[in-house]
Amino acid sequence: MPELPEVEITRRGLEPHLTGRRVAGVTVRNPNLRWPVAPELSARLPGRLVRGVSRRGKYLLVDCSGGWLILHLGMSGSLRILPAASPPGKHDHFDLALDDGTLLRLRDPRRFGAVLWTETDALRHPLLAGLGIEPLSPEFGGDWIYRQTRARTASIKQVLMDGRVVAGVGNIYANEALFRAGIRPQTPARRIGRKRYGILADAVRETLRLAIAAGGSTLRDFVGSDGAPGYFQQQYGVYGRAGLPCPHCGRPIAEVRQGQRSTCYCPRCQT
DNA sequence: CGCCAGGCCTGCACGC
DNA sequence: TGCGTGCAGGCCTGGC
Repeated sequence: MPELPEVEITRRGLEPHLTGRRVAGVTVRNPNLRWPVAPELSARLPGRLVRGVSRRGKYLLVDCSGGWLILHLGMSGSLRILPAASPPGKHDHFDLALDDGTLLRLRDPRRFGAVLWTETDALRHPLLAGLGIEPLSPEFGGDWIYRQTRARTASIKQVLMDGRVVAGVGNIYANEALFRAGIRPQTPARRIGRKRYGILADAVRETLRLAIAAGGSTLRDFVGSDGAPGYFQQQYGVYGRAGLPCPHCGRPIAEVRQGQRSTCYCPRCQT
């Protein structure tokens, strides 16, 4: 579930609880996530000062003074701050105990998420090194996407979802941004010009900004670090709305598949 | 029961 | 031959 807005909501919620604290302990209840949780975590983390929490794409980076805890929420993960000794549920696979007695807890029913540890620069980790531009950074704009897409035969939606090009945009927000921009998702990326890419870049930024402001999207299991759901799904224009009227023109929203993912769009407003 | 779901790495096939 | 590119499979559980 979690795309960039949900990860950013999580980051903002965690930061004040983690920054300046020391790690008191680590509990791994089920190490079988996307990659096995490294056993050395339990030895390497306790005692470290948490300096801050940042985000790269959909990855959360916890700066642990000489090492980085890299967290990914996969499809169904969520992170919460809880009181000491909170009883774990069935899918609560990982806890970080802090020196004030609180817990950072990962819940992830599908276990597509990840808990990684590195003692070199987190941004050089193999999983992060190849990530594309941050869509909320000042460098991201129409010109940038235009230059990136000249040799791409893939559709614009698949390019938006390609983390090596743009980091953090997943299926929901790719659908929504293309609707906002009035661009048909199947359009070959190389056939879109500079001007339309300017509109698309603005649409991506605005879609992400609005989603963050709404606390992200809660479709089934996402909650923020305080347990609160997001409400952006109430503002969806097309995602999950196949057959329902387009909010602009009233015509039915269409659904197709692209790269084994569902694409929703308005055949009239998106050309 | 089958199918679907917010991610994304890996391996393979293809064309230049 | 090598590289960029583009597919499909796989990892899991839960809900309809």
